[in-house]
Amino acid sequence: MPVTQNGPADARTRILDAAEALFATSGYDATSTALVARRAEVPKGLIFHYFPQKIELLVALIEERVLIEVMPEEAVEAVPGDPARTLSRVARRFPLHASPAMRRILFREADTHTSVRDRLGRLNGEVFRRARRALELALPGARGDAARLEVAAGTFAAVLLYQENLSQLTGERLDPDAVADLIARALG
Amino acid sequence: MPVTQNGPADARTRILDAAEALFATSGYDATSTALVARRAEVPKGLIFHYFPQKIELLVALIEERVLIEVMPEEAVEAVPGDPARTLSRVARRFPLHASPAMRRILFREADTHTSVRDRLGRLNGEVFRRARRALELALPGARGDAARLEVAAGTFAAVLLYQENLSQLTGERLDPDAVADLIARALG
Amino acid sequence: MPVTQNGPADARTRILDAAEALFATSGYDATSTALVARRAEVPKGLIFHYFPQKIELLVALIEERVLIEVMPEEAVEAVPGDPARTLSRVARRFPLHASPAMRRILFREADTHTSVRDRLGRLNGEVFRRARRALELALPGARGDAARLEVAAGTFAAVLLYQENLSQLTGERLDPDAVADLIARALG
Amino acid sequence: MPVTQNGPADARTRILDAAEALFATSGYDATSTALVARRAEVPKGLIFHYFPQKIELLVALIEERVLIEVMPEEAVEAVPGDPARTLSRVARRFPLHASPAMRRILFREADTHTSVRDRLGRLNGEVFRRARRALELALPGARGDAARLEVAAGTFAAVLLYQENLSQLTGERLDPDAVADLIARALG
DNA sequence: TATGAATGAGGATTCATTCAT
DNA sequence: GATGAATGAATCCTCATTCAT
Repeated sequence: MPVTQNGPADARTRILDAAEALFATSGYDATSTALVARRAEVPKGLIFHYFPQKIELLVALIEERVLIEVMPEEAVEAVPGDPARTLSRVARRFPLHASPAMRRILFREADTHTSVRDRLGRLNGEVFRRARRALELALPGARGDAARLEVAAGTFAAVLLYQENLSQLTGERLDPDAVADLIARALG
Repeated sequence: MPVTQNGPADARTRILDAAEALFATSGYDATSTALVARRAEVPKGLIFHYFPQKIELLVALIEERVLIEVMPEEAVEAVPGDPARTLSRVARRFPLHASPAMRRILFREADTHTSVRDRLGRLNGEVFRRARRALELALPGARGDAARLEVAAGTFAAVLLYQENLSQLTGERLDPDAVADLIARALG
Repeated sequence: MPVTQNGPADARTRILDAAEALFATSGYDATSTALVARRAEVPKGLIFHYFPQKIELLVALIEERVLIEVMPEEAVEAVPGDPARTLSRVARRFPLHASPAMRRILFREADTHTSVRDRLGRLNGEVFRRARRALELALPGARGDAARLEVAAGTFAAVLLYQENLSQLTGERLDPDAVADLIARALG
Repeated sequence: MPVTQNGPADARTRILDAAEALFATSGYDATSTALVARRAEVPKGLIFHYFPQKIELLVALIEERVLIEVMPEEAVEAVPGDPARTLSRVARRFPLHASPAMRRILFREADTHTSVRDRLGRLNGEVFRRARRALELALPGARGDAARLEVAAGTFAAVLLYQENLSQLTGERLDPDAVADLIARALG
């Protein structure tokens, strides 16, 4: 993993940039390494210098460009007594740091590549965990039993995770804040 | 379009069966027509007799094996005053008739193939429409303004649509009835 | 060779019509029997009923639709003392009866199919023989020795045979009457 | 465009050599790229490294191996007062530099491939132009009006262009010098 | 005669990968 | 590191031909 940062962008970076764009548009299988090379403006052979197998391109992208922030349990913040604003905060601090292209890759290739699915699973787990923890902090005591809170966290996580896919399907957006508000009412 | 249903399934059906299974497992791009032929136990050439282009296999699968029931507005039923049971009904009458394999294909290939995305979009639209209409019927009058109802319907549709994908990621199930109950509380 | 002439055009005729048009446009090799069938509006199998091998389509076309009139030596007419009008007559009574499409096929496929080349060779021979005989009749006696007459006949035959190909290349026409006049002057 | 001329001929040259021989014998359509590879003793894939589409093999052959010398108007030479020897010279300085195999390809594929037809048309134009110019120089002044000269040039060009095709048909040769002599008499 | 499903060899082309330089 | 020619298996697809009905 050389981290030299010379010139306008070193070859390895250009290769990953190209792969990211192409995998996002056409999918991993439908993208040839030759096309990646052309787009990256590097000779075909060089790709295999950095990534001896094509699949390593995908793995490297996922590992280096899909960052999932793991927040320790105790760092999760909440607005006590206000589950709506609490969930809104969770939405705003979404633990996924990735370009729109990488998000598409993440969701698309998760279906067939285990390493990608693991990443996406971890993301989902993190979102779910944060939502639940935040709700526990916002609503201490008896109000809302544990099971309902679990369902609320799961629902919110599902919406956060898939809202982008949804809006690609229909064009309509599902506003996370509005969903936060809805769920808060259910727990209130 | 032969519809004969003789003996051990005619060739065209066997081809579609094979394609369905393989596309679901490995994805459309990663599945070769030769493999489909082998699995269907037909000669390679016959595939192109029925489906002159590989993509037509996918299109035929989607068109013939992903049925989306369109329910007329007036046929949507509700349990007046009980949004929870109303949404549960919506969940139970999910308008998608498709095998688990076809569901995977539907979600996976939607990302790159327009015709598939259209189908999935239509499904989402139908679920959303039903949920909203059912809620309107369950909660007539002033209770719950229109905007909130819209959000509720959208959230429920998102959960129904993506619960399968979610449970593949984490193993945990998000029970639609529990989500129905949650949303009902928010509107109650 | 069934000669039944029922309906608007029997199947065999329609097949040959289609083959003629397609072979002329794209060449024999580049034309599939399936395309011939589609254009003839007959089922694929029927072609092989009439023409068990694809090549027989070409052979039948040449045999049935490229008619070369063989004129007996004594029937060749001339305008005594006027070789120009004599050659013009030869040009007008060109012994090839074939559609423009068939002419293209004749010239194109002669290069690779012996039976077609034979036909074209026979045509050339006939034209040459007629030109020579006509010139002999037009110029009896000593004027113009035999060798020169031979060359004149050959030149005229070449022009008649290839004028179509020439005009396809450049758009310009080489008027046979003018060439007849030219050659007549040489012999005069 | 590697021009290295090392050892036993580089791969690209061997591929073109093989294609030339095979296209000439069987025609472009009837020659498979696999056969070209076998004859060139290169792996199948290498053909597509140099010529991404099969048609580019034909185009490259025409462009690189069919050279048509364009002679400037003022360079055309004539023997003043002797059109026969003048035309003989034109025949001897035929502007086509190509192997017999390439000549066959040129004539055969002109019928279906525009780029080839263009080349052949250019050749014909050049021959015609030279013949006309040479005759103008050989016969200055009033003798022979322009129209007749045009016909003479056209006739001579036709004979030069198609004499090879003719002799393949009948075995008999049409001697260009004899035709030159004939035409000269017509103009004399 | 007519029909179109069936067959499998062969076609052009793509592709990940290797390797000598 | 860099380069692009080389490799050959695999891919999608075409095709002449057969054959049961």
